[in-house]
Amino acid sequence: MPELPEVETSRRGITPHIEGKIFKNVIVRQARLRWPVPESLALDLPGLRLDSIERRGKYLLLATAKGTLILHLGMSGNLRITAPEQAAGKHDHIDFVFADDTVLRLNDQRKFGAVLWCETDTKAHPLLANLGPEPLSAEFDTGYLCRRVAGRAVPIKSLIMDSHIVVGVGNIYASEALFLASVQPTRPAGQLDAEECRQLVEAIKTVLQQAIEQGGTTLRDFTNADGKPGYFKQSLRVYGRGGQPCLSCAEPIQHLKIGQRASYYCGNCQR
DNA sequence: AGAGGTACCTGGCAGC
DNA sequence: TGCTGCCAGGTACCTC
Repeated sequence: MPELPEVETSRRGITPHIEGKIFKNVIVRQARLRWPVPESLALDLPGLRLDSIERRGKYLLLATAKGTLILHLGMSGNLRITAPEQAAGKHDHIDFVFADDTVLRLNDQRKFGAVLWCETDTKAHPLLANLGPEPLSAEFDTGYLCRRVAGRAVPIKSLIMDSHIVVGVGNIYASEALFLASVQPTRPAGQLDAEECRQLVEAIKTVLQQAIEQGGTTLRDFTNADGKPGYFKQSLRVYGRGGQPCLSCAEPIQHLKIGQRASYYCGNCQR
């Protein structure tokens, strides 16, 4: 489900409901997520104040004075604000209950998500230490991408989806950004010239920013903290439109696999 | 170091 | 109706 815009939408949705509140308890119904949910959570969290909710790539960082809760939503994860009297449904794996009985509930059908506890500097955490820059930051610019594509033979789509290059660009927005930049997803990354890198950087920023503004993309089941879907789906230009006419030139949109992931592009508009 | 494939898990859908 | 196979928004980890 969630790429950067969906995670950011979740972050913005849950923050006003829980920031500054005190953890009361944690209910773990399913500890077998991507990695086992630490058993110590039930001991560590109660009594701690949730100081801030930050995002790094697709990770959410819930900071307290004693440590940081690291959340990842995987492919199908979802966070909702609810109340204890709302019975947990299928795949509602974890409840974080606050002192005022606000509940932050993690639902994750496919269990690719993660809940971890980090008592040291999160920047040094193995999952976070080697991540690439934030796509919406100034650090992610033409010069940076030019340096990272140099000598690389992988398809450009695979490269921009690599979180060690740049975080947050998932399968939907990779196809969309490449369309905006008029670059074919199959192109070996090292073949892009500086102008193409510039256009791609700009396209990634544009697509992600627009998706955030529209509350993310809901294909099947993504909802924000209030249970509402995102509205970016209607803005998708190529993703999921295989065989349909390109919105720019009316040629049929191509559909193929790149690195085992569904990819969509216009063979006429993208070079 | 880079490239490519596999694994984790559940459920919806197409095709037979 | 029921079975099989394929597909899905992510990414760590393995081998070559």
